[in-house]
Amino acid sequence: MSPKHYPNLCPIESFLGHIMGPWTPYILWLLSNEESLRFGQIAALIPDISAKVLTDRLRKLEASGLVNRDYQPTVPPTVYYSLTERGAELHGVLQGLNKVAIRWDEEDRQKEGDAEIAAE
Amino acid sequence: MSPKHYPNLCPIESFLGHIMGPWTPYILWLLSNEESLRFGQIAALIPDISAKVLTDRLRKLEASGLVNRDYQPTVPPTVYYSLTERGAELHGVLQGLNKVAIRWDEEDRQKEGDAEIAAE
DNA sequence: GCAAGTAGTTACCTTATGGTAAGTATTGAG
DNA sequence: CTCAATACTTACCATAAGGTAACTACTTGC
Repeated sequence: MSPKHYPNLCPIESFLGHIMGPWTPYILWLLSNEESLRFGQIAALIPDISAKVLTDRLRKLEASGLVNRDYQPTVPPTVYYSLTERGAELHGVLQGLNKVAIRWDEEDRQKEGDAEIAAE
Repeated sequence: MSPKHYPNLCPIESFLGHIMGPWTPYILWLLSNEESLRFGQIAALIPDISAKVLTDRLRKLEASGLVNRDYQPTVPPTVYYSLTERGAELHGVLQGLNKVAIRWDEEDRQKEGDAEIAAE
């Protein structure tokens, strides 16, 4: 997934490069439902993520221009993350993905249900 | 990206799990523009991909139910790949991504152009 | 008997990624 | 003088992913 090997043949692909990777879409989803979230709040909402990976994801999203980082030098410091305008634009696209993903999930569950009934 | 660590909190994320990874969106894009393509044809359209990775991607797409594999035991054998119905449904979603990706690209190029002019 | 042509497979190596655990900075409270 | 709280860093390790190159199978044509 290094930039070197990641081909630019396809705009979709370079685009997905910014939002894919474990946890990233979920982070965007959480941020799209709140004005802003602090580092610790995001960490609490994603129990299995480590501070290292969460930091990495937020830095990459910031570098991609999708997320704002607002550092307040209080003691202890607080850092607020929020979506940029571009990040907010993603919401529509993500909802499209969500719709398809959920529909397919339901179809699959339906089929599993049918299979179980047939097996009885 | 192992299934163990890849969280299921987010439908979008499990959905993206099927289509992300280097080359995968581009393969889907190519297939969505043709009735079917042989292995060698896809390889020729993506010069930098290795046979190993292409095989891997096609197998995973097949396992996800997005791509059909049609093996013809001719000599030498020919294998036709095409989108399944579900794979074809992706086309709309991919176009949505494509639209945003291209728009942002253009906006960025515009900004770069402005910066160059300002620097003169 | 040997090369050609298709669609892979296999072995091996290198790099990238993610996980865990511990450490850092700051300062007010006890 | 030490702890607590927040938001990270850093060091180290294990696994996964990708790259390259060589090899396979099968039959036709020379």
